[in-house]
Formats: sequence, structure tokens, C-alpha cells
Amino acid sequence: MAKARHSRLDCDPGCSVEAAISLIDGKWKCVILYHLQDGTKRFNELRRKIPAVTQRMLTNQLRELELDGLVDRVVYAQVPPKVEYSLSERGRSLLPIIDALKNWGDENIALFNKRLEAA
Amino acid sequence: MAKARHSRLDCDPGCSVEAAISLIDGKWKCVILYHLQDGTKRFNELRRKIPAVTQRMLTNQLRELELDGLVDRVVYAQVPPKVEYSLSERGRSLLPIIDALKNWGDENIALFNKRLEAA
DNA sequence: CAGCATCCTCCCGGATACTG
DNA sequence: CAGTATCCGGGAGGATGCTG
Repeated sequence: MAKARHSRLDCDPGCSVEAAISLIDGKWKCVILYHLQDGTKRFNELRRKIPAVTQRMLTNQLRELELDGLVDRVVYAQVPPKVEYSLSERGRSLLPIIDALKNWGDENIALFNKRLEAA
Repeated sequence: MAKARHSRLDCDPGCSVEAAISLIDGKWKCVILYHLQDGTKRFNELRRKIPAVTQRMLTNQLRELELDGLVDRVVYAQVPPKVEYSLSERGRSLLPIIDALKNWGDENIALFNKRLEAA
């Protein structure tokens, strides 16, 4: 992905495109959004759904998604702690696009195989 | 952005989503695709359209887009050199999605302003 | 359970100089 | 004109250990 979170904004015409991408960029955000599609999930629940992610990154990505208003985070004041994550209204508005990306990816999966064998 | 070009593929469910994103990720790819929308362009023509890009990065991104089959590159055997870039069939098939991203970005531009002032 | 803090590595991407 | 070559800093992201 790209790197600097804000450096994406210093171009002009594709600006809003880049801005939108910057929200779903980050190695795990799409996967997280994908898994929140079918309802609220707790932190470790997400970890189990995405085995390859580290706690650190899951926390980071969830915080960014929360700051960007794509995900809602609810903390229950109890011991042991309980935190629930769900898609916000705006997060849900992104789902069609994510879906379109998924479909495009599926239809063009040959690309990635080709790229893998080239590596 | 993400970083490693292939590391995106080592997840399961959002896999094709991530794969698709990896193609349009990279700091300038969307802008390049955007500018190729209205026809074939030469190298320096693209440079002028995207003032902030360096030759190095423009070359890199164009090479990757070419390897990924999203852009066609035609070299004319003449002096001085002439190289033309244009969208491939597959590249054009991505345009609707890029457009959707742009629209979403436009509608949610407030987000980015908020993020900027937070930084 | 749901994190935060720290260290460390890798590689993206900028700057600069050179070439067929 | 359309690149390549090289050097370099910074930040993403992995591994590990600790906490309310």
C-alpha cells in the first residue's frame, strides 16, 4: 500500500479516488470490513476469523477504521473486558464497492497466478 | 499501502479483494489510469499531467501496470524515442470501479478534511 | 479479554546523476 | 525523449513481552 496516510492527498485529479483507497488500504482493512458484513464481532472473534493477523495490526487497523468512521466500537464496562465492532452507516456504504472489487478480482484471478509464477 | 506486492495474497476470504486492490495500489496507479481514460498518452505527456510524480516512479508504476496487463505499452523504433501508453481491455474493465471509488470519495470528502485537521 | 509498548527489519518512494 | 542506476530516509508492519 501505499505508505504515508496523507501523502495520497497531494495529487489533484484522482484525489478523491486516492482518498477513498487510503481508507480501505492497509493490509487488513478490507478483510475486516468483509468479516463485519454479517454482524457485530468481538476482538478475539475477528482474530480467529483472520488467523494471519497479529494483535498489533488488528488493533491498529480497527483504530484507523474507527477514526475514519467506517467502524463502530463499543466498550462494555465489565471484567473481563468486552469490546464489540460493527460496520457504521458509512462503512456499509462501502460494501458495494468492496463487492465490486471482489468480483473483479475473482474474474481476473488468472492475473495473480501469472504474477506469482513470475516471482 | 501496503507494501509487499504479494503479501496481500496470503489471506483467505477477502483474498480476491486484496488482490484487486494490489493492482490499483501504488501511489500513482489510479491517477495514471485516470489520465489514460481519454486516450493514448506518451511518457512525458503523462509527466506533465501529473506534476508531482518523479520519472522513476512514473516508470515503475507504468511497468507494473503493464506487467499486470492493465496498460499497453508501444515502443516506436525511432530517434528520438517515442513510447505510447494506453488502457488495455482489462484496464478499461476497471474504470467503473475506479469511478465508483471516486464518487464515494467525493461524497465523503468531509472525512479527509477531518483527518487532515486531526494530523 | 483486549489491548499497549518496544525493538527491529524490509522496502517503498524521493533526490540526484547519467545514457542510448 | 524516455528512460536506468545508485544512494538514502522513513514508515509499515512483524515478533515479543507486559497489563488493567
